[in-house]
Amino acid sequence: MAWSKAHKSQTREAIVTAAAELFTRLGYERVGINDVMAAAGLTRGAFYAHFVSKSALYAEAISVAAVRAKNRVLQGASVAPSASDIAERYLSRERADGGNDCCPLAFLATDIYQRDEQVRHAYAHVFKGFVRNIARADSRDEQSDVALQAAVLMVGGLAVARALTDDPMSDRIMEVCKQAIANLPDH
Amino acid sequence: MAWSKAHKSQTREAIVTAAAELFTRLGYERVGINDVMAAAGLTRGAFYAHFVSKSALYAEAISVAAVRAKNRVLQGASVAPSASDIAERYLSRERADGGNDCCPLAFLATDIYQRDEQVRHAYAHVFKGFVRNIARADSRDEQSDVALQAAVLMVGGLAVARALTDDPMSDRIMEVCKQAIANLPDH
DNA sequence: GTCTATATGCCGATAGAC
DNA sequence: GTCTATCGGCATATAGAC
Repeated sequence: MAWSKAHKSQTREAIVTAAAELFTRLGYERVGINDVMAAAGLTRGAFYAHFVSKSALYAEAISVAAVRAKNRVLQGASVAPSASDIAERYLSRERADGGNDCCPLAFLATDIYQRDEQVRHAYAHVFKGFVRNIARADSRDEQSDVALQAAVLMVGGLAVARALTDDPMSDRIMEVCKQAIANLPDH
Repeated sequence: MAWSKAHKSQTREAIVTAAAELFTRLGYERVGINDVMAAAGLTRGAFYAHFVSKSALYAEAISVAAVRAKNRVLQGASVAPSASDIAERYLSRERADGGNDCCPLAFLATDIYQRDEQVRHAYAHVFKGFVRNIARADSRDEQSDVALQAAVLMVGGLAVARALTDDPMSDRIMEVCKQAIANLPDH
């Protein structure tokens, strides 16, 4: 039935969306299947009608979280933002403290190594898309070293700033990372 | 008794050393008290004679792991290494894959936000020491923006390189981060 | 497809013998 | 101080009613 199929895919989407927010904000191990399903308005038992394992959900959630984070960063930005424009929006206190649509690249970085190949592949795919967007923002080659350096300064800067979130140095880190990106060659 | 005191502090040190290696390599949640005690040649029950909680051990382990990682990075380096010399040793495939004495700054970064104040404070303290050492290596002011940028490029670069460890881009990331550090102002 | 109930196992932390 | 045994809780995953 068409109706039933639509309903199932809608439910599935609600689960992934809830997972994207929870995993990114709290990390893989601190979020149970119960938490995800409750956030989606369901109970534990229904989970395995949609996903074969928690890990499979994680891989999908990383991709969805990345799309949501990208939309949030670019929301209200100029039509053709530069890499520095992106950094200005990406490296912000609001993002470091972690609202609902946070960047999985920065918030899950050190967790990925511990996961299975599917999850690591999803993370790598998202990272490459991030680098590509930065390269395009400055009309660079997609393999540009500078875009890669800017990506590390954004992801690393946000990750460290979040870890030091209750310390005055946290804001300074984000500021000097923006400067470093602005000072990269060919500007 | 002196003998008993010496024995206790020796045992305690063995626990912290084992914890430093295990936590840094596998993360906080993937390591149980059982694992730490077994690695130290003891059993679960003895743990609480030395520490009030797993979290308290974690805070101490982060500091010890940092000292061990520092010794490992500087081992065989020149007497007065520059920041670029440090980066050259810090950003290496061997380190990204994670031997026994890995850098807790890079490997635990995204986990710290989830922990209690004691743990976050230990991480912040280690990070500040790292920045100070980089600043001194290039005879800079300890509050130098450049030292902070170099620190983020090292920690962020290694963290991302490890996450992408089975991808060809992983090595490139470490190389371009070394270049970015070498190209920072005032060289 | 979703529910409740449960199998199975690991965790941090504690109690008490030695 | 270290051991064995255990408490209480929560995890992933599964079974079966509806």
